[in-house]
Amino acid sequence: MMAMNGKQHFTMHPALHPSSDNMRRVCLPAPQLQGNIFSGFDESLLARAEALAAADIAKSHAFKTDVTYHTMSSVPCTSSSSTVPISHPSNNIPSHHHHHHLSHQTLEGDLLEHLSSSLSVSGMGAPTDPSVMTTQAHQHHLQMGHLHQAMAMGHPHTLSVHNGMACISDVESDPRELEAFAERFKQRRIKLGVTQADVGSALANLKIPGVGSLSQSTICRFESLTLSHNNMIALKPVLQAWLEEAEAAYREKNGKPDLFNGNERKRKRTSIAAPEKRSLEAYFAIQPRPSSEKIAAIAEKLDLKKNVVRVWFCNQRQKQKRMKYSAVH
DNA sequence: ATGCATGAGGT
DNA sequence: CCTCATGCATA
Repeated sequence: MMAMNGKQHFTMHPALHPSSDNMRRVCLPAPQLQGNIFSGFDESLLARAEALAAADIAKSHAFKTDVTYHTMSSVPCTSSSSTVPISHPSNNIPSHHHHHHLSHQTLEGDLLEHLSSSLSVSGMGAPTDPSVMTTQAHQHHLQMGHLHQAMAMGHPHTLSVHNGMACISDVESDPRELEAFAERFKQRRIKLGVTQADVGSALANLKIPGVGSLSQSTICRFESLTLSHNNMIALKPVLQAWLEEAEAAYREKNGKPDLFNGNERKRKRTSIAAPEKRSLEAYFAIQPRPSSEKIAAIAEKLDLKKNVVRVWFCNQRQKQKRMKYSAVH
């Protein structure tokens, strides 16, 4: 039945995200870059981005893939009630002919303008480095989902007593601890013969106030540390609780938790073609938070819906903040 | 394992 | 419109 191992044989490991810069907004004042070379740096970046964008667009504009169907097609028959390893045999890429088109000029102008203004505004003292821009230290409210209350109650805390440090508000488990736990968790989970999806749904059986079930995605991300630091910290106690119960039950030879429902929903996922994606990445490197207008311009250039582009930037920003590469250890 | 999306809560 | 936590669909 549902006894898949959480470890798949897939050799997934793409080159990881494009712009892998670190963000350590936790405590330490990061070593800033020099303002001398940055102007040249910006220019090359810009040039590269636009070159990339231009090339990519030119290449892909012919068949323009706006696969943005947001439709919900109800599945007639109750789809797989158990975990079926569905395989997608063919996902073809449309043939591409190259085709030159005229490009709009506004975008380049805007980007240039942006850069210039950055320079003027920051003067020479505050280099606006495109890759390491940490200007958002005003996010103090942890607006966690339904989990915060549950853990706010009675939890021990792994606190670290480091007086002298100028850490803002890190009171609980440090990255190392989380990393260790995540790994332990995964290993023991596998030993129990439970999948990530199983854990997710079993969570609801714990009946912890404010804690419901989670998806396989989230469990997976927890194990791979691809969640935000806060998210990791919020989830840890819950998963720890589950692990303990599960192991206790295991010893007693109890069956695994129940509850499995058949879903019937199909929502299509937009797929942004590689060339467009590369363009977006190039733009992102220059301006991670484009204005509405710029987003619109980019969307038009790439022939994507504005919303798709906006969401893409949002997701990209979120990625940048994920644990794995941002921890200061 | 990850890409694109939704929704809640804040500006 | 953003950030964040999360999830469905899919590679």
